[in-house]
Amino acid sequence: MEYDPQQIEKKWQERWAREHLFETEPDPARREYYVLEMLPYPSGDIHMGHVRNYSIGDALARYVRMKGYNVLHPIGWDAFGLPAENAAIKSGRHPSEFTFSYIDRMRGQLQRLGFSYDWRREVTTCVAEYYRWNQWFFIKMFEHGLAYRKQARVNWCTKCETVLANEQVVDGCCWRHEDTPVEERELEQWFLKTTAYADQLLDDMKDLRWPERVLTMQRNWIGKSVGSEVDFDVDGLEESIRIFTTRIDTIYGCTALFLAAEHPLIEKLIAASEQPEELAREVERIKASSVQARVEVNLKKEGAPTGFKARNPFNGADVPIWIANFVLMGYGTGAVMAVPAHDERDFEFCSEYGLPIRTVIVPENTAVDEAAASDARADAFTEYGVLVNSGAYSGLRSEEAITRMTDDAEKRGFGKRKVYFRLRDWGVSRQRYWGTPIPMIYCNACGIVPVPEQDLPVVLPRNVKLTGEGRAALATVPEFVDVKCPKCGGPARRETDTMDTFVDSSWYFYRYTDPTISTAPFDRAAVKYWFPVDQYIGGIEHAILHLIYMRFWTKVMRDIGLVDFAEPVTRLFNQGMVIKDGAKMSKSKGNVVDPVAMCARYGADTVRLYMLFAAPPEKDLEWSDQGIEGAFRFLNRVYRMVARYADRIRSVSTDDAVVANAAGSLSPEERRLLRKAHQTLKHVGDDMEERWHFNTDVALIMELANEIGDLGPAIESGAVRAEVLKSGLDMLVLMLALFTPHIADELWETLGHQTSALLVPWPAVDPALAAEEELEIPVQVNGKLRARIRVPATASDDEIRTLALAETKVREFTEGRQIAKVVIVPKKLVNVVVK
RNA sequence: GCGGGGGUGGCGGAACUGGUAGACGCAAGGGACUUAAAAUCCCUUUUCCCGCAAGGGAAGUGCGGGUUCGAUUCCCGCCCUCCGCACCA
Repeated sequence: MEYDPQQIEKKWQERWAREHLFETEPDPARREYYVLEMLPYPSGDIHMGHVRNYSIGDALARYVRMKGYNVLHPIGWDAFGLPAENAAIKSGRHPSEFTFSYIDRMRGQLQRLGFSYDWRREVTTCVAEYYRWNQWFFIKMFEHGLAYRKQARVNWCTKCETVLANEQVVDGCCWRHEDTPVEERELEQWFLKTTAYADQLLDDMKDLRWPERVLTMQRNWIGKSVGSEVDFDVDGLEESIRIFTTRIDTIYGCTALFLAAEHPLIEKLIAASEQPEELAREVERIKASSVQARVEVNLKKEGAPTGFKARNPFNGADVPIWIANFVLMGYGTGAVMAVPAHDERDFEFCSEYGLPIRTVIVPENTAVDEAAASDARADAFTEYGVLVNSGAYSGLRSEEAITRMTDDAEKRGFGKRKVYFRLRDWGVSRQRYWGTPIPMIYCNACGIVPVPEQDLPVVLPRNVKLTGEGRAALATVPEFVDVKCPKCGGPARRETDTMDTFVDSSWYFYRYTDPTISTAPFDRAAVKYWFPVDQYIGGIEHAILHLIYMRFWTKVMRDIGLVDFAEPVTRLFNQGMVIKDGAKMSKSKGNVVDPVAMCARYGADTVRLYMLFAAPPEKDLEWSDQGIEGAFRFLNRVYRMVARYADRIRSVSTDDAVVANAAGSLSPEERRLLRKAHQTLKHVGDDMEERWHFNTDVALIMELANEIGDLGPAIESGAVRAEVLKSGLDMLVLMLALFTPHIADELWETLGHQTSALLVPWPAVDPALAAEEELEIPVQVNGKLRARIRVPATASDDEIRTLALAETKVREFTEGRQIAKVVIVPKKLVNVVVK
């Protein structure tokens, strides 16, 4: 009988569906486990990256299911977004046509791969039943002051023709168009107040069992910096300049103040200046370069003196006020004190423009006299040290000085503690069509008015001419735009921007718990049962986009009383990319391997097995045509092996094997088989719990299959009885069921069982059967392997020592030399140390 | 510059808390079966050296040191590489 994956996979997929095998409901009597994989964007076809992601998730879902958990394992569609809209603009068809036909196609492909999803729970983000809750959340946030509108300088992608969030700008370019530099535009936009949660987003990371690099990236992105603000009075004007510094301990070394070109005081300085034209010209020149360009490390530092001075409140020194191109209005106060001796940027700038340099920090253990004379320096000393030339603070260490000086500044009223974050509020307005309409109305009389809850959803109008140019497409639809104000009934206009699609994915996984509920975004009792997500699996590319928004969303939901936890996802796993010829698979590189074609050739089980076997799951996986052939050959071998013995074991009960064992009647070959089976079971089970080295699990299952194969003669001769063979094959098949579910169910049936392997409890390891009876112990002389001895597992260290020293090979190397000591690692190794 | 991964045969990769380096798979070579091929099965395969052979010896996990009876694993100093962040005051 030939292994025919097409026929087998069709048969079992139909049966699984008929028996509703993957459908789950909350059951308070059972432990729950929520396995979540990042939902796909319906782009047309699934790719190998999806297969890898979902094969990992499915193996876990099946394992926890066999371990007895009630498992939620859903999938859905991140269905709003630009690609569908762009395709629509090109073809003149509606984005929903593309989206829904792609969803149908991709659903079929995922089903072809046999993933154990509860398809009744499918969520599609572009349907009104879903996005109405985006709108509902938006209004809730508006009511809580967490959604607000402001004029802001925002990132604009000329290809997307829309605004981008800061998180969507990568190296100064659009995240979807890596060759398109982001422009800056002043626009009125909606923002969500992610900054209100900056501290929580940071602090709550300590409870997350997430990959360190993701946490690091998020930490960097949030960018907390603790420091002080200090006011410098401006000489001759009734103004002061507030600077932010993390190094107030260096303030006696301040020899200038630097202002950003956009600093609000600059207008006044120009007005009061003796040379207003010249100053204005300098300011304009710096403003002309974008913030993006000014953030470049290699940017040459430039600036100009304003002609004004400011007074250092600590020592009363007057320092010149300059404008400097590297100072950003968007961070801190837009003004910094220049301490060239202890800051590299200030050093570079002050050296360029001949501003004085004054040393006020020296490394600990430096003689103070020496320090006093060392104002001429080759570079900045930026580390903490001991203060010198700092009045009453001289002699203090930096840490202590920071505390004391900030306290004093507070007492004296010219400064205070201050924390700044790099994190900005999330700009969610998008000037595009294919997204959730923002449910806001502008009334000339009442101002901004949210759409009343009973009027939700604000349905995305279907008949819109899409050009992809200029402003929001919805603005061209009068029936949509013109409304009556919900408050006063007067004429009003709707908001025509739509929401960033990352809003959709910020809470979709809550909706899976009850995807059809129409009275709330989700059913609270169901969420209480299933949440938090036990394991989330997806690509690293969302480390600071989706994965930070999603955490923010949950915290907001907690604060408005929807959930009672702060973090939605306990464990996160990032799988590596699938690459070919050293590069990520992409149409433009022409190195795409189509999973559907691979399924047609080898079957889903082979594709999935290969995805798990070819590399550890967190590393990149290089596609190999020969590699997948190997996976296919292995499944063929297993299939033939089970088929060969099927007749003689089908009706045998494995209970007999247990009985035989208890009676101590196992033959050496039987012991060998059962030992290998139980050892493999132990390793695979342990590994599924934590380590997730699926590649080694598969390797061990292959070893077990090889072992059973090698026992062929013993099986034929009866030295391995049918019931023992069956016990081993049962375990082999149950382990395979995690990775290759179709062939496993087929073989499970062949072995005489009635149900799907998925419904079988994960077998228990019998430590007695897994234990070795005889150990092979390597014997080293001075750390070099010289012999191996075989000893009973029960042998004592003394017996092992005696045997080791008696070994001919060992004596050859110890003869005539003094044995200094004999190291014995119990059950592992002997090392004879000779002089 | 800062932070986080990596560097092991011809290739993908094993080696869990220091204890037989190279599991498993691929590729390659040889053999069996076959009229032949495919498929399948068996054997060999880190490098170098001695030996007709059985067998034996030496070196070996990016490089240089160190700790240890023993280091792919721990420590110090380098090199290379991938990823993230970066004039954030």
